[in-house]
Amino acid sequence: MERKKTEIRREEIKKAVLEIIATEGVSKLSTRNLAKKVGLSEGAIFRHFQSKRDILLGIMEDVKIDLQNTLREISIELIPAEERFHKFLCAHINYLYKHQGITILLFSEAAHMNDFLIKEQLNGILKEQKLLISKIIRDGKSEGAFNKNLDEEMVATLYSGIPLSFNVETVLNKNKFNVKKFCANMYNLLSSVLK
Amino acid sequence: MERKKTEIRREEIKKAVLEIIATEGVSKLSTRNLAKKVGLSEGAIFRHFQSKRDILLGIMEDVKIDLQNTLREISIELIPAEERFHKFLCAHINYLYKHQGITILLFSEAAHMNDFLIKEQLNGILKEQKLLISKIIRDGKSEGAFNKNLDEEMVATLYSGIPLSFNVETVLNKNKFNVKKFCANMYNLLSSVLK
DNA sequence: AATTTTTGTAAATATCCGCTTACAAAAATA
DNA sequence: TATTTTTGTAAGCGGATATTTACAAAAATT
Repeated sequence: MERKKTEIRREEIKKAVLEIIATEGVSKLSTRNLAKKVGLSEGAIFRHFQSKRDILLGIMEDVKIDLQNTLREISIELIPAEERFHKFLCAHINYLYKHQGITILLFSEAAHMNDFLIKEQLNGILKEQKLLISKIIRDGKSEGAFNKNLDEEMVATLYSGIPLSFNVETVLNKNKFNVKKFCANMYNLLSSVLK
Repeated sequence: MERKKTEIRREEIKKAVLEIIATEGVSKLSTRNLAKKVGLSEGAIFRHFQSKRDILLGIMEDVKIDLQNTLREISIELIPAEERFHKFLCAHINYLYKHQGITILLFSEAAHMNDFLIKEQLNGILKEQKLLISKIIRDGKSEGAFNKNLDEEMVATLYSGIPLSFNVETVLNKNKFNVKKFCANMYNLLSSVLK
């Protein structure tokens, strides 16, 4: 029997979680089915994670490291605010597209398990995204590129709906979505809000 | 023991579902807890609905009748497209605020049970909302109030994110949300997209 | 008043869930 | 090579779930 180190198995398990959600739906995300997907016994899953909840938290940590770092970096790049906004949006959408299942997992499980830490984590992620967008808007204002009367908070709220409806559409329509087009079109629309 | 007609019990049960979700979370939505909330035995629940899934479908039917009819009517009112857009948005947000738990239920359960009919119903609801918005945009264009170059489909997608992020915020922050302000501010923002 | 239908209960059902335990063997370390 | 640590399995645990069954009594109908 082939054996692998914990760190590798942990990655395999987290990957399998997203795969199951994207292809079979959240209801099939049991430790039994997860074990089958990874090719291990159920007990082995609990060798690498203390609990199912811990797997979820691990995935949230990944989002924090991968997506949030990317977005944070974009938000302080030395390019015009307009360009930054565009890049930010595309990076965001791209990540969600590549990691299908992650939004459903986060929201569905955050709603399902009535778990304080998980809700807090999700809330933290969303709040930071809104803060970063607000910052870009503020920069755009002082650059003279954006309308000075804009309510940054509101723009950020409007923005935050985009990834959500993007996800709903991809899930419900299993769309062969043209991600680039979606992102470009949405940016065009938004740029008229900003100016 | 007081006895009531099926139609009344059905309403009580559906109401209890939303109450549980809004106050205790989706995880507490078991037939046991539901029966307790209504003040019946578990068996009685199944006297009035064939299955738990059927309760969900019943609630979706209510949304179709209450929310969708309201929105449909607003979309054809004989007032300027701008006003219609505003009214549409506010009615939409208001309904979701008054029926807290409904969005979580619809999305969370649609994601959870990988159920074709439920997904189709939800998809139908969202698609119609987008169609109605598209129609209002088109009317606004021919009235000369909206920018003729607008991509109606994209505006509708952008729009559809608003109720979603509204819900996420109310759920995650248990906000003492000022619904009217939210709606007015969001409309102001959007009207700059439209013109 | 007698009968049928509807609405209720209590208890049991099979199934699935996350997780633990007892044990084996591979891999790393000494 | 001998020992310890890590990674695996098989089986089973208690508990929760949606749903069913057998039966009682209220309400409606005759």
